[in-house]
Amino acid sequence: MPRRENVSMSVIRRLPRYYRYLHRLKEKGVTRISSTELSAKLGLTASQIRQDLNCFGGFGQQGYGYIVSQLYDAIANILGLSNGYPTVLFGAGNLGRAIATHMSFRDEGFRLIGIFDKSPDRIGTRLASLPVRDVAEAEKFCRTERPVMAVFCVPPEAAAELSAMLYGIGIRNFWNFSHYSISMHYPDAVVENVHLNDSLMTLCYLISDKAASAPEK
Amino acid sequence: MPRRENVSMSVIRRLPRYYRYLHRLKEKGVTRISSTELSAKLGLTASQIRQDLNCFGGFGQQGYGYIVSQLYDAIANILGLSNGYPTVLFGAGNLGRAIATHMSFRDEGFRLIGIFDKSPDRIGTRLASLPVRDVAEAEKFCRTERPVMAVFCVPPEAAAELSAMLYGIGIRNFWNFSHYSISMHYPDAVVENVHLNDSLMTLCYLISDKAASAPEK
DNA sequence: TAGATTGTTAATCGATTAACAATC
DNA sequence: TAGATTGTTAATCGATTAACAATC
Repeated sequence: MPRRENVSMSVIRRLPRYYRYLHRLKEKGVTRISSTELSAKLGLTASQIRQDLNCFGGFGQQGYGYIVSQLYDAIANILGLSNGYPTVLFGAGNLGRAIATHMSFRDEGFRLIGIFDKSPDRIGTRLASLPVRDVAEAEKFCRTERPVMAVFCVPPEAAAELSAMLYGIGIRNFWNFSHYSISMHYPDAVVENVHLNDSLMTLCYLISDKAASAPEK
Repeated sequence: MPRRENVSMSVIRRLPRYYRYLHRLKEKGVTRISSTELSAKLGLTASQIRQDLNCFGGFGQQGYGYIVSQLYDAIANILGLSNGYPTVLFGAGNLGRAIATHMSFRDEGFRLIGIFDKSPDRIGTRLASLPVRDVAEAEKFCRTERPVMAVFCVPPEAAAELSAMLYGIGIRNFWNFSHYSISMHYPDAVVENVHLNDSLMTLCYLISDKAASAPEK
């Protein structure tokens, strides 16, 4: 994998889309695809796709295009999906349960090894083939099991406490569903935020705006 | 609300963050804030914040700053949060349940009026003070209740079917957690996608990339 | 009035698109 | 060889940052 110097977030966020689409193509038995075909299917420009891929190396063949399975594997490799980073999840409420069961962490580069909650009702139950543990045991567990990433499906106050503890024992990567701003407090942490409320408000804006700009009828 | 012509998505996606932070300030009893203070707290530049807000009008006062409650209300108004758009949700699995219970749709511009699932185990149960209905009744329900937005917490095949049906009866707005590409099939639909798998893969890239660029030790 | 901070214009930076030479 | 399509450079477009005049 040559090149790859400060690739922009815009490019990185498109990689999973390429990856998903190539997966479908593979399933359909398509072996070869050109940037033009890809662009039509994904609603991007061919130029952009070639530009994006060339951040990481030349995966195509002039006059021919890209070999689907080869490009698919290359992107999996770029994303690091075979790493299986050991992961702990905090919060076994509705969202935590959805994340734990819905996500096949394994296919996306992670391996769920521990789930924690503070509620006695939940502690001891099983979820995604794992026991839900008392969050009080989390520090001890993490010191021995050494997870690399933590998922936060907890309220902001809990996220504040937990990130302090986890940062303290060396965890630097977070998938954050809470509204606590981890990156603000730990600038060297790698944080991927998912703010569902923000997403919903954005949609509300778009709907309201459309209604405002198309007033008649 | 003056101005507002083709405001960019980058600006729109920052509005909920401003809104959330202003909410916290209000709670803390802060009445006044300058763009410089705001920028420090949010990790943006003061310039950007002023630029963003001025897409919608002049909410500040020279030499003074912004009145917290006034700006808060203005943003709520810009986002259209008081619209209470009637909304239906499809899929009462783990994710659907999380969305239905976790989200206070009301605070974010929507009003959940119907939940649908195809599984007999789930039909008839209650969720977020609503009965889970048979998806077979969805069309009839929507024809009479006229929801404005639909949430998809279903697999892609179901999303394909449902979007055809819903588009057919006039629904044009979607909060899409599935990997079915609504906008590709219905270009005039307003779609907010949430792709959790993509988010996770992006995080995997960032972790792998960090590891690669800081090799020693 | 003096100090502060906005609103807004101009400069910079980065990302996307277009074009085309290289080459399979 | 001719046709096709990449890799890559150059041109355009848009978003962010800087600067400063307006004004509270």
